[in-house]
Amino acid sequence: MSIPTFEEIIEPNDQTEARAEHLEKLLELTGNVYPNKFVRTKLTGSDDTISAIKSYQPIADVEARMAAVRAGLKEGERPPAEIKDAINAELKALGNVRIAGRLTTPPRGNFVHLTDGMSKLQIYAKKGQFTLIKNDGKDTPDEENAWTAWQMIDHGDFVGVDGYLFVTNTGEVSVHVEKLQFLAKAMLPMPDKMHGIEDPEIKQRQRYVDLIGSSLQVKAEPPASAGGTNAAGKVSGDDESVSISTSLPPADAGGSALTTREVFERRAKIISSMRRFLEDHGYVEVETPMLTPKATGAAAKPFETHHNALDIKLYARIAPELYLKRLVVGGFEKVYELNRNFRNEGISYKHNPEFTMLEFYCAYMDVNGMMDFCEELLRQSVEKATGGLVAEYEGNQIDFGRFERITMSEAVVRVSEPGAIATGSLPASKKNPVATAPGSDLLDRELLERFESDVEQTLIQPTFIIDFPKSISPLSKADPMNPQIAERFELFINGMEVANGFSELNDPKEQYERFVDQMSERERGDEEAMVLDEDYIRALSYGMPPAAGIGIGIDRLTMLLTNKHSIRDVILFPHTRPEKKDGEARSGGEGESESGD
RNA sequence: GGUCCGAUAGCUCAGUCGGUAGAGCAAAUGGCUUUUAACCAUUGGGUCGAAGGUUCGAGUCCUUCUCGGAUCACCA
Repeated sequence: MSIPTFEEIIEPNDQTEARAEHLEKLLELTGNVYPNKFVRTKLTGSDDTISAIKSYQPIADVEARMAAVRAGLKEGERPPAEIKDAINAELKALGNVRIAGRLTTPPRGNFVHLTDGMSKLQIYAKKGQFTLIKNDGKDTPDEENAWTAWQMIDHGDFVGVDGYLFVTNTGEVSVHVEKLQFLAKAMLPMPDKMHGIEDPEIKQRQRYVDLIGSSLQVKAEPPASAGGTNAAGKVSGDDESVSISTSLPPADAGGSALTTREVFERRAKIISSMRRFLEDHGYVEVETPMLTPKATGAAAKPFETHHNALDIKLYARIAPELYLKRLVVGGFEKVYELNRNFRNEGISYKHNPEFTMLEFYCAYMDVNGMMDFCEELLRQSVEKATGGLVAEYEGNQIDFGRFERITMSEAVVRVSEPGAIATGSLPASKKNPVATAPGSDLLDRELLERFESDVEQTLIQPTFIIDFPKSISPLSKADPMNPQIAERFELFINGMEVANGFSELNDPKEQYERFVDQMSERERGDEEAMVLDEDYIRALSYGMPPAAGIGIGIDRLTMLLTNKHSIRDVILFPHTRPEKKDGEARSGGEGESESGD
């Protein structure tokens, strides 16, 4: 395979040629368009990102005052000069700012906006009133060529400016440029400023362009008051104990869809809020192997690989479950891992080959305690991420303030025609005392199938399905009142399984027998039946306290909280087929087809 | 893997009954220079996903293929 040329990679066109010409000219003027650093000021007391400056209180105040002044003006009328002059004097007294960012607008004219990826700040350059800072290592100022250089700016370039703050006739606080420095050139054209990138393939393969498009996109600024995302980053941990009431508007109510950037900001908030919550409750974060000699702890097909030095087969883990419980054996009473799992199965709107799962265990707790804790965890996380407890998802209002708990058999009966199911064929439960409990695998599987085909998609509001058949729950403890029922739940929201938890089986002998059953299922052709893990049996034999555990699908939860229909919209770089040019053969997999499996 | 939908300028999209390839944004040139999706004028930009077929003539109709999306089956 030949190495592609630079030109083959960037695919020149009239637009890249124009940029290349500008680059050449700028190299003459500045010596270099890729300097090593740019020091921003400390106006706001922290690193002066554009977001930090935009939310800096004195500046926000000025914009509010100008908005009030302009509200009293007629269409097209300019604000009185004396008010503007007074405000501008105040702004100038704050001192010069040094900011850096990417041009969000084409450069024609004196005004452009710079973005730090989140917020925008306008800069204003007037011929003869600023100098060009050469990137010669000495930051030599050049007055003569400053305007020429300004005209070489392209949409998407990174520049740094030094200047004073002022307010325009339209009330926008802007930076009057006094020094201009080029920080990086954009050789490729920017995405459409109104639409961003919409082609799902480019969005996913080239997430960087999608994110650029998202930051360039013109979007109504949230009201300057509180309520919007707190870009200042001054999360004070304490004021959050004043609980946000459920009377807040539902997340994103009536608002436009989140930009790509906002989706991933929100994902980060979900994850960090969960970490904080668990740590506040005494949980310890651990990391267990991603490459494992046995793929077990869940029912799924693994990815296989090979370790050369050891000459052994390894599997990308399908779940950290058995490792985490080994740690409970070892004395970690509360332990969690928030990381990736890998399953070599289909891809769909809710399945990606690698997905993020939060898994945690708590000693001395049972399945009911775990459901309570899970509710609390989700509630606080939803509030932190969206500002409310009600998330709008594809037209449904999902209320995280209320979780229902119903048994699997009850759920099946509910959606079935009266009399269609003889209650005797369903496992009994506390809530279903009339049912007898045959508990044979066949009936259990039938129940599960009916549940999956008829019930799952009807579970829109958060619902814990409880009382799973034991035969399909090889790692769960049985209900002490009913040996055919496992103390296990799955949480469903909008028809998707979001969490799965149970009272952990800690009797080594029984666990061994359950594995043996699974192995015989495997021999009968069930590829996903669980694999016996001898070392895990040995670990349990040292004694594991009673414990409950849970796995929460972070990607799916993020879908729900960002109103995204596809899991690929909440994963930065989801799996895609290898990129392929027209006419090329499918990249050489012939020799290693999967026909063997 | 099955079914359905899609691929046209750098981006977002029109393209009627088969008859010269279009718009907005982006780009270039000039003007303007406190604009708010800046504006005005001019210009350049296309292997219409690929290959084949029907036809005097194909972006448009047919076949095959590639890629993508939705959906069903499997799966969290």
